Amino acid sequence: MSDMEDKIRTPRQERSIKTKEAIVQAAMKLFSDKGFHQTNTKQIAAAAGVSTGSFYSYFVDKRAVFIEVLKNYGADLLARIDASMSEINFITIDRSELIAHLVDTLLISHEAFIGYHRELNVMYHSDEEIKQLMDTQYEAGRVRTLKYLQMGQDELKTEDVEAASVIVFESVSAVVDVISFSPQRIATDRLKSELVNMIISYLYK
Amino acid sequence: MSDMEDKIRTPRQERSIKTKEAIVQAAMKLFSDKGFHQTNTKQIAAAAGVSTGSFYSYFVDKRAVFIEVLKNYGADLLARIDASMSEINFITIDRSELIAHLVDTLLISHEAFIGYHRELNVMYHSDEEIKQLMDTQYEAGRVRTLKYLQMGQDELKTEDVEAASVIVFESVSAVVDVISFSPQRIATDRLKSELVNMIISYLYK
Amino acid sequence: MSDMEDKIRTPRQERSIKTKEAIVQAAMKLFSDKGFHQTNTKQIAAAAGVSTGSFYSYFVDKRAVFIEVLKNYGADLLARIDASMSEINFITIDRSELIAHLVDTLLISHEAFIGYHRELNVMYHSDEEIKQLMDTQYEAGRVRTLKYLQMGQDELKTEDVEAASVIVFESVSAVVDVISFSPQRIATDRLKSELVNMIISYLYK
Amino acid sequence: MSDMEDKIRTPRQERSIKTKEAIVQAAMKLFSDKGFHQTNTKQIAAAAGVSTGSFYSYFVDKRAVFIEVLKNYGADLLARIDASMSEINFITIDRSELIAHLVDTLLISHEAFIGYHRELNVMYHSDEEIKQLMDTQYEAGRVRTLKYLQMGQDELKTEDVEAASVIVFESVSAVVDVISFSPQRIATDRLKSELVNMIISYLYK
DNA sequence: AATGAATGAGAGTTCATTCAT
DNA sequence: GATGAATGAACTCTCATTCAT
Repeated sequence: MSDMEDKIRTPRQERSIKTKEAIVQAAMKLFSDKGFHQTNTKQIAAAAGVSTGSFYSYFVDKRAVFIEVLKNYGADLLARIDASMSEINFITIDRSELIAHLVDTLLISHEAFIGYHRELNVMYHSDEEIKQLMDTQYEAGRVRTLKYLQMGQDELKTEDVEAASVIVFESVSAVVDVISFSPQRIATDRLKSELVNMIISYLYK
Repeated sequence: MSDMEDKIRTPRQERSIKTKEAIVQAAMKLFSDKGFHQTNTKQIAAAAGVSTGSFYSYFVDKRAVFIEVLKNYGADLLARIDASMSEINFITIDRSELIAHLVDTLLISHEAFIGYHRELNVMYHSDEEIKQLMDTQYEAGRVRTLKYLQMGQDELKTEDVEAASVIVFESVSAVVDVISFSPQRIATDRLKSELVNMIISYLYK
Repeated sequence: MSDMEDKIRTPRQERSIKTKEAIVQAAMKLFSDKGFHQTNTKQIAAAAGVSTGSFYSYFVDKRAVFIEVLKNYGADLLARIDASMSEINFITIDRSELIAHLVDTLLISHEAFIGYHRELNVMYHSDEEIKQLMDTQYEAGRVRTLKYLQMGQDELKTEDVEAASVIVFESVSAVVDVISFSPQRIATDRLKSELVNMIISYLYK
Repeated sequence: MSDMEDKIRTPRQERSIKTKEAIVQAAMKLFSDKGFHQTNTKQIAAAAGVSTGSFYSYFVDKRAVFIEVLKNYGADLLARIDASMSEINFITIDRSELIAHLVDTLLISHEAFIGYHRELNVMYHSDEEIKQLMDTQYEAGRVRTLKYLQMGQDELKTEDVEAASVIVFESVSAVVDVISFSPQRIATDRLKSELVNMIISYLYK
């Protein structure tokens, strides 16, 4: 611990906490806009309104902010899903509404992090720590998704719920990606509607 | 045009064509193994058995090889799908087999390019030319997918076939990604089986 | 003077004196362990239990502590030699014992400052003030050495005592260095014994 | 090997060999004038008349040039000693002349590398590879010194020749250091003369 | 045409020193 | 007086690209 504190500041003062937060926010925005490799530490520092030196007081290196941002994002996503779930009245809601609700939740998350996602696959394969962090987060997301789906009144058709949760989670994520990124020739509503149809006909009855 | 020919050689001689091909192949392998940013021109040249100088006789810059590789890959993917389609006897095949066949086709393509895909999203958003090229290729893929699906004997349930083709194409791609990349806790067969189920219940009857 | 007191505190209060002493001690240890360039001010301050800000209340810069440490070390070395000399009964001691005693004295000093010595040559040549300080200290050491030697009952052979004191001082220092630093293949006793022989056959009879 | 050649150029062309040599020469001069830590790679490159990029084509890092310089210096020193020995007619030379000759040889070497020596102790203790290289070179020097001394017609007094060679080598080196570096208050001739006296009275008869 | 040595802008990172609290 | 957060010049090292041979 003393070894780490020699180099990296653990914020205690309020000013310090604000600075760290500013760096994370700036990094999140820049990574999102331009990607990890296209963003340099000087830019992050400048965007956060601090010096390069300060940047390195709070993070060992650029990769460390990336991980921090990733954790923030993961926590945020789960929180959104949880909030979304708690809003629902599971007695009265019908299954289309339920799925549409899930899609909307993920869509909002995506919109908040447009472009950040791009880096994930690249980093995922070139960094063991990031890989593990993402696997953990993915798993958490998948499990939530599963629980979410099971909350509908209807029985699930499939016998392999575990595989099903992967399929649904991936499909929703992929379509949400398309909606978020591409300058659509096809309207969002049409895509969302078909996606909901697909999931419902797959899962229920 | 003479301006361009001053710098970049348009290969006409056989040896020249072979050299260019060697560079593209080497680049494809390296991009696939390590990613675009992690591969440098010296490595590409060395892997292709030419000098860095020669590399720049055939390509204006590193980005240019990436585009060439991308075109190759796109053409290759379409060729595979076409080959796959022509293998099928559409009279006798049933719809599960049809979808399973599609998934297998895409899976083989993915396996051939593991890791190369990772870069696509990043490059997509940071380069307009690449974006357009990819959009074109995506569109071609989607249209083939659509035709493919329509070749089953059954009627499609949906009325919005265009949107449907996007949904199906994305879902299949995403699940194929998971199968290709992740050290699976869930067996490939289970995922494939559920994916096929989902698409069939969505599309037909 | 008021100009200087504005920035650098001349400790008068007891606590203040203790703080300054703590910084010097911490610096001495760190310089000794890792060298001047490998030690940073944050580490010195931390080791002394003060903030970096306080460090700069007591010393204009890093170089200033080095000088202070150097002075401490010089004074300490002379004190040791003096103590060593006063222990001796010059009537009864024989010349081998005398020289062996000198070597032991310097050896103990060296051991106390292993590694600190390393920096001296480097700093010596890159800083005029340090150079002069060290020259003064060297001269003091040489003069003590000379007096020391002359205290034996025998006459010195040489007519150039001044040059002789340099030769002896340097030889002893160099061999003491070897003994202190190198993971010896040759036992300390053998080296010490030969060193004493050399000096005796050179100086006396 | 291919791993290394990917990054570090092994000079084959004449131009390349010249460049590497220029870098080594420039580094030797700068290290000698200002010390290792006070010299930066940009300065070395500039002094060698090349770009920083070229510097890093020939050496992995600054430390690598230091090692190269060290090897050059060691080889050079041995060559000088060998040349010096072969000049001597061991039948007619007397022992003072022999020792004086040795001192002169080392003195010339030192003068060629004024200041470079300063760094050796620092580097010695902070880098295992350099430590071992220097130990090897030291050993070679000591063995030559020993042989050199044994070439006089007289018998050596001491029975521990191995320890003796260390003592003599160190004493000569230390005094040669003083002569080379310090702005002498005591004339070189006087120091040399006393040094020769000391060694002779120690070794012979 | 081909080679590979050379270039240099730019990236990541460190640390002596200052200054707001 | 003390604190430790902030600064930014300086340093090491990389790599896409050019150019002499």
